[in-house]
Amino acid sequence: MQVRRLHPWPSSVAEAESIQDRLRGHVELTGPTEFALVAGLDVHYHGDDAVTAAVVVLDGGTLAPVEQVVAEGRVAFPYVPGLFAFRELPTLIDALERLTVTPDLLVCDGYGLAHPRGFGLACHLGVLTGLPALGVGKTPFIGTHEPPGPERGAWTPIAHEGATVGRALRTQRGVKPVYVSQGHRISLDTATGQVLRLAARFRLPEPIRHADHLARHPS
DNA sequence: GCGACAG
DNA sequence: ATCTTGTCGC
Repeated sequence: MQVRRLHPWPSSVAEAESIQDRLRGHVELTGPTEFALVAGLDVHYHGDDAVTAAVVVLDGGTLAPVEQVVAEGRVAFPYVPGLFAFRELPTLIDALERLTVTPDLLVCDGYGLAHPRGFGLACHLGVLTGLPALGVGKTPFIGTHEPPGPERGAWTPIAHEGATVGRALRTQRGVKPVYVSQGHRISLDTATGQVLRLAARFRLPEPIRHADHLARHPS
């Protein structure tokens, strides 16, 4: 599939932040509610600055694997909270461009709207591809929230500066919640429903687990 | 003001 | 992210 280059690569924190501030205006918060093909994305770090990006496409109904690709690259930016996306974006884009099918939903490892400037990795990937995208975080980042109830499916809103930017979602009984936020072309209800459905067996959604495994053990 | 801060 | 043992639960 094709990915759009909507901006030059930033060479400073200020440039990176201004790119986020500009692209934020392109995010759409409504979209489809069903997805024929869902893709999970993840990056594995090794050595000083080497990264392996993996994208795994699953059948949206059966969750059977349809296609998987990996790309090797280098960390493209220093780690700065809020600018995390710039580290792995180039390698993730390389991997996406090797896909022979176009997914209908990107399930990203990180945040979307629940981000200091409202433009996390999931928003960035969504806008560059034009595809619906959502973010799944494993630890709280911004905003405040109450712990959700212990049962699978329980959730509480994540509030930040007077707005709801995501949800803490319990995907398995008695297991730490995950943090769901919108990336692009998806509602918060749909994002929550998809993550819950894709995480029927484990804490993390199946596409992210597959991508994580592939990035660690490239075939 | 200072520290903490997705992966 | 990654460096790492043992322990608990399914």
